[in-house]
Amino acid sequence: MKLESRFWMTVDGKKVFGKGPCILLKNIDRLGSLNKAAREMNMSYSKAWSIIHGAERALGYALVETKSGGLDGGGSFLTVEAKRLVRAYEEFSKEAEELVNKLYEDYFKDF
Amino acid sequence: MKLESRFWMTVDGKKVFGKGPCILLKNIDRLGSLNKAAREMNMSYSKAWSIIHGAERALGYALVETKSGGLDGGGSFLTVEAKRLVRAYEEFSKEAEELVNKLYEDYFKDF
DNA sequence: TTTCGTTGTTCTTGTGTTAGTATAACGCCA
DNA sequence: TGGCGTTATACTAACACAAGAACAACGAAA
Repeated sequence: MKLESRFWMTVDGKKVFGKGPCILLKNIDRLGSLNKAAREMNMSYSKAWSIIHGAERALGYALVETKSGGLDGGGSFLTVEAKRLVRAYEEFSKEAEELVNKLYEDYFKDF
Repeated sequence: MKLESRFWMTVDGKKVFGKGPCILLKNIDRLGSLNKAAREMNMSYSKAWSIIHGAERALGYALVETKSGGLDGGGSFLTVEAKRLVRAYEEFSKEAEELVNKLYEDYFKDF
């Protein structure tokens, strides 16, 4: 029996940012392309696109800069705000998970 | 911008118990009836039933005792194991939420 | 000017989940 | 015995969500 946890940010009840968008952003950063990131994650392009732009609308600022055209077709790149957000969320959720897992051990050690 | 968190227990990846089943069990305990609890939560009886029995199957022990027939039609009542589980989960998740919210303030105070 | 792989956008299709319905069994009481 | 409000279970309809297709725009290079 194992604990799993999830953390996400909301603005008046609406989901704004969480694990899924965070992973997607990291993959976009690594691959330089929303298309490639979506394919690697077995996610449709349109789904990936709507995740990113839904988060942008909710947050009120851009997470990716895009470029279309050119030899390589273009690509997507994280804004500095997105990089900061990803870093903060990752560090936070890592530590939160550890904390919560310790607490779980305390409360459920004799279950 | 507010943090929301969710915690649930799993057995080899499968969800076993979490917030939803916990609330449902509390309502069953309070109302003495799965039917009444489901109606109060705007949930179909069949959905409520499958939540409870799915959790029982995954956990390997009974969470509710049921009685059908009689003047009042019967009802559902929590087993001692269910009461213990609900209490542990509630205390755990309350403290976990507080901890995680404090941590969130630290990491996101200047966002 | 053509080719290419992106982004951006809309629409249709399929799938999985949930609600809702139907039906039987139960047991106390009038 | 008949009525009632439960539990228990199966089946069907409706809805939400995701996949995927389709198509235009873009811009660098051949």
